[in-house]
Amino acid sequence: MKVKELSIPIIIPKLQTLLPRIDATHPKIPFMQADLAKLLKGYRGEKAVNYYLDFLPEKENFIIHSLRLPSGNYFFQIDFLILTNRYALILECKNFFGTLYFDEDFNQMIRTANDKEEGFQDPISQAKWHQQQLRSFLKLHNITLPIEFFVVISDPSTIVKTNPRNREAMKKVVHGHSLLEKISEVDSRYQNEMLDSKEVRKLSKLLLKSHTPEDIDVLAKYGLGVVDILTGVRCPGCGRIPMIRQKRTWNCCGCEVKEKNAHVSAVMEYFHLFGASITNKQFREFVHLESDTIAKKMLQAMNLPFSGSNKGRIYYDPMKR
DNA sequence: ACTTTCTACCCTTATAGCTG
DNA sequence: CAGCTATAAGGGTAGAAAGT
Repeated sequence: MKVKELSIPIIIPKLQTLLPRIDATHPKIPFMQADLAKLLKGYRGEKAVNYYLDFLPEKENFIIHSLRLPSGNYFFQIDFLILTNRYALILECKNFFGTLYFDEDFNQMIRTANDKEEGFQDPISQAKWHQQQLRSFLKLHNITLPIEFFVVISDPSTIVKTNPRNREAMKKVVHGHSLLEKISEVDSRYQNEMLDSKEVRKLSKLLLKSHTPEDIDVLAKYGLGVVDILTGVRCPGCGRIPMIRQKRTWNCCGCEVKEKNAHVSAVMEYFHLFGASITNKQFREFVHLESDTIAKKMLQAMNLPFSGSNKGRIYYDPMKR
């Protein structure tokens, strides 16, 4: 059972919102594009892994995607957590291409691709770290449950190599297509029921409640300020910014697209860029609208959650409430 | 042709955020 | 800290535009 479904990491739509709204010559653009490409690749990998998880028996497995839990003053994020009444299984998804070499002597992973060698933090020790943190989380809530983990390589063409002495890597690093087989191996190894079905459900609820989604300020991340952002409504047809409002519709100066409600997505974009709230004035500035009354009517028509009255009115992102 | 929706006004009220 | 000011909402109206 999917307790928390696969969903796109919020940073992806945020970057997709940000990129078209900064000057094409901005020096940060290549970094953002590279980050976006990496994130999309990662998400595709998780999708691929998610596909296999659909084949697990519905009733016995509670699957949680992208779980971010507190650990002291910090957080740790697990790509997939599979919860059963006998054990918990962490899946650490990796989307590397090329040839991967797991070096247990230095806790390092070396990737060779396009005649280039690159070192990365060893995903096994990363997964172990998550295992340890989850262990203390469970301990904190007086729950005893063994925790297993796999490092899942989603790209089937990625070659995994290791020293034959490195039995751990051979056991723990798996390709997506052999994941189910590996899971059933683990499953048969754990026979003792640690929790009854009610307790498993309770634990999954506890985990979901403790899940704290990361709220990334994309502007801060790339050292951008309000001045770097191109404001205005974006044309849903050609992407051109800004659209001009005349005769009760938003008109694009590039293509001939007319869209009455183009400001709605602009508000969502505003939330992505500047945080989850907007005022009448911020809205007017962002969509290039003079009239506060029209702005008021538009914002009211969107039925956004709000706080305050009169001058103190603040509208909120419905996704965050 | 008739109805609905939207814009551009109006005035009043509440209050956030200054200013001294 | 009180008093002031600018701002945004509430609520209304007329007329234009759009929808049927």
